[in-house]
Amino acid sequence: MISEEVQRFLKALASEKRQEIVFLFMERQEVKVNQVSELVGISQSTASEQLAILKRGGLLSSRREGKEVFYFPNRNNVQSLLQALNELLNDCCK
Amino acid sequence: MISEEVQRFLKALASEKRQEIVFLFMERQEVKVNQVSELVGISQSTASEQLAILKRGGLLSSRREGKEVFYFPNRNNVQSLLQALNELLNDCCK
DNA sequence: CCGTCAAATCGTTATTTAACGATATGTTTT
DNA sequence: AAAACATATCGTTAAATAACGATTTGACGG
Repeated sequence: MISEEVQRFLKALASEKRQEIVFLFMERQEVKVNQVSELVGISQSTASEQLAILKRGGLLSSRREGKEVFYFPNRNNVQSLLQALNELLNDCCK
Repeated sequence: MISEEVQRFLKALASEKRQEIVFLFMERQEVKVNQVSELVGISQSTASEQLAILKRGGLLSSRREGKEVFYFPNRNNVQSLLQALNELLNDCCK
């Protein structure tokens, strides 16, 4: 009915904690897992898990640098997911 | 952090059953609660509840006609919610 | 004003999701 | 190859969401 990709995108966006994480990128262009944990006030493991969900949802990418992993917005993908969502809703709701 | 409206919109869209409901409007312009119940394969009460969530999420409107209630897409609102979402993500992720 | 029918709300149970601490993996430094 | 550190994964518990049947509300027709 709706692609797995867009599905995961929507689910990723539906949580307030994850939105909070996403909005960290208004002020910085990348963050380490530990930073997210501190800035958002969740444990290291939870931060890692929520970042993984955002990544699978196509919102973020990551790169490893030594023992640290930096997450950053997957801008092109967000663009195209939004486009896809727009088109889906076009067909039924606008 | 993010408006209640957009919040409810995102949560409304995050469920597969509700997506199924939304996509009913590709083929028809309005549906009664009972129809949703039959077409999607859920009980009357569940249909009513899910439609209410979609309505609170700004995706649908309804009108009563006698004892029946018709739900239909709130097209203008969907338009502007998508716009809002676009702008939000603009500021952090694209 | 009753009966009937559609939809909404309620109370409960089951499923899903979130969060945590503990443990494992992977990378660098010694 | 062991220590040290960051992140990921696991196993569990708590919280949120979905679904149902039963009941209530609201609208119409007798």
